[in-house]
Amino acid sequence: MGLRRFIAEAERLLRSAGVQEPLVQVNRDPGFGEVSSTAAFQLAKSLGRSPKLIAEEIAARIDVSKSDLISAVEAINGYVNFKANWMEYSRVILEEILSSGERYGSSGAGTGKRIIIEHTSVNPNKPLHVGHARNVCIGDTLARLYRFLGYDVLVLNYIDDSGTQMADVILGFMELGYSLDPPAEMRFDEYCGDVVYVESVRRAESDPSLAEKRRQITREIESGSGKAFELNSMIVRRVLMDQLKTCWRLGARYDLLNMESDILAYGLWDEVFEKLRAAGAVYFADSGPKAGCWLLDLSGHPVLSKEGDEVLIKSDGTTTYIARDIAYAAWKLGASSKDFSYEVFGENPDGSRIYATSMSGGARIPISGAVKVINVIDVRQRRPQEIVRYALGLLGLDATKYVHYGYEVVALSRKDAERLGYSPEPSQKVVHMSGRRGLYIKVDQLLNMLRERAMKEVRERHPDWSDDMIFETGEKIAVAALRYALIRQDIDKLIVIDTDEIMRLEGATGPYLQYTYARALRILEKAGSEFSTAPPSEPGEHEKTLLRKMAYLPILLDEFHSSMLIKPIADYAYELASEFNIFYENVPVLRAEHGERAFRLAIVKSFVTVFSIVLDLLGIPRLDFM
RNA sequence: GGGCCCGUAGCUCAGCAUGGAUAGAGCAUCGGCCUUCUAAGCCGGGGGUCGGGGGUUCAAGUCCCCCCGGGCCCGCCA
Repeated sequence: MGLRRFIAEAERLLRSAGVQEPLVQVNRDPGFGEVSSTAAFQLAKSLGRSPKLIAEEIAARIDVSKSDLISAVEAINGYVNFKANWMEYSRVILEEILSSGERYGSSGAGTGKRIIIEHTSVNPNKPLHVGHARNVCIGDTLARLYRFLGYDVLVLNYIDDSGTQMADVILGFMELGYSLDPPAEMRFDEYCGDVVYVESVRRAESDPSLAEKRRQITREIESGSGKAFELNSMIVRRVLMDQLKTCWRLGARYDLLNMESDILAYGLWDEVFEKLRAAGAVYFADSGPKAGCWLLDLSGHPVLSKEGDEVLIKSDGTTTYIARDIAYAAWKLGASSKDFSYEVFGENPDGSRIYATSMSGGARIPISGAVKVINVIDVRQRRPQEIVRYALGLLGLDATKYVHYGYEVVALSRKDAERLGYSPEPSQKVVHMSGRRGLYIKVDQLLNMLRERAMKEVRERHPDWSDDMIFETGEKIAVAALRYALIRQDIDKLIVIDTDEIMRLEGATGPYLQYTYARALRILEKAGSEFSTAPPSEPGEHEKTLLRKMAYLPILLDEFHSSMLIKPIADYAYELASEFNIFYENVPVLRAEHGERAFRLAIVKSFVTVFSIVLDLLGIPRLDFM
């Protein structure tokens, strides 16, 4: 391991010089060497002497003559800096990359362990909007990363097929005369969400008789039989299939679709409720405003206790959403004696099967032994998710395994909201999307806009390309642009979608990454097979910078393993691409002399290896030509 | 009222978890570079009280406290 070996060697040298805590860090500014130790600052305190002198003493005691990677140790201002023997270090870096190939950077830390990731979970009554896309892209990227680390990753998509939002759509079909066939050129999910749902909500707001009909429909859906139930099942299936098309377009894949109606029917809740009672975690309210309800006792929670206990069973005997979520969460942790049976729902683009819960299906997919259960849900659900987590603890389960991966929502810029026909208040800087009001930008709509824009660029550059090739390239550029835009932002920051900004194809964007990849391929394509990991002479600065960046991937993935943050991976992808472009512009490869040429070709080949891995982890489609 | 999150260049944001050497990108702007591996690129210029104030420390954008501004959450909805 290149960088890891370098760090280990620096630590070994420091220990040999009598430093017990080496405190080695990778330098941001390599002018101070590859790595540095701040041990002298720490020692200065206990020894009562100047860090500068201590560092000099440490450096003087280190003998680098036996080290093959480290060429010099220097003490500057209290730091002990380690410089690389680049003749050897560059060879080690390149050989590690080329011998590891597509596994480079994976520690295999997850081998034999299962992680459950649930994402998307969009109500099956409407098309996905850009806010949902953030969820999908975050969840899918997490799944890709954990899979790369060796985990057995199971991707779940929770389908709430029985709430009021479904009744709204059914009301439209049963009472407002909407045909089940969408107008030409309109997908079924768009028809349900853009037309039927919005209109139905609007009408029910002003017409109490419609609101009453909707309540009847809700009850009938939940009863498990009848016309509304049958209609609902069919609509859920059709909308879900369309939603999945959008998700697949974004590059996501799924293993299990868990239907809320089945979760209810399987009776997970009854078992969990008994356990909560046995644990003394719930109680029945005899009087007060919550009389007749069963409540979760939150008095032991440091923060939630201030807001009162949580209703789990309403006075009419039905469960609240949070009760069902607690039962479902317990199931994910493998704490339920019950398990679903599944039937094949469809197939992911990669050929793997997607299963859906089913009362009659024959497939059994046991959920057990997950070391972590990740739930990608926006920050507005932070409180309810914390309640779920707390309840898991009360059930005696290991709640630390249950992770609410919260992310901030996506909102519209004033300009885009106005384009959609909304008039923002003067004080409104951003406008939140709303499915009920039809105020949103659909994922497919945005991807289509991006594709048109990209196709125009492709056509200008490649007038000889076929229409199919232009279309396919445009599509991949569109996906790259959107995925990267949604992932490079930190999860706790609101994204204000500005379609003009997102249409940009230059700078720190997905298309920039794709372009860099295609450029690198051209060099390899024109080269022969001769390459050498041994530099003929001390590598130049541009070569070193690129090598350093490539050497960092294993450390980066270790950091992901503990931080779970995907943004640093997105940043790394841009930095790596940027370093390659600088190398590309400044360092000739094909035109170089024999030894240089072979060494630089090894660098380019290694870059393509590393960059392919990173693009795949982010779900950025690779393009051989652009 | 209680809780959580955000505040760094004109704009969008990194850096904060594990404090370390002159605070980094992208966009925008100004100026360069295509007979040479794809210019969706590269090079350079200008642009900063890191929201404000205290504190801890050899060292604070990073840790602690207070304040200010903005967002979100607190339903017998989901």
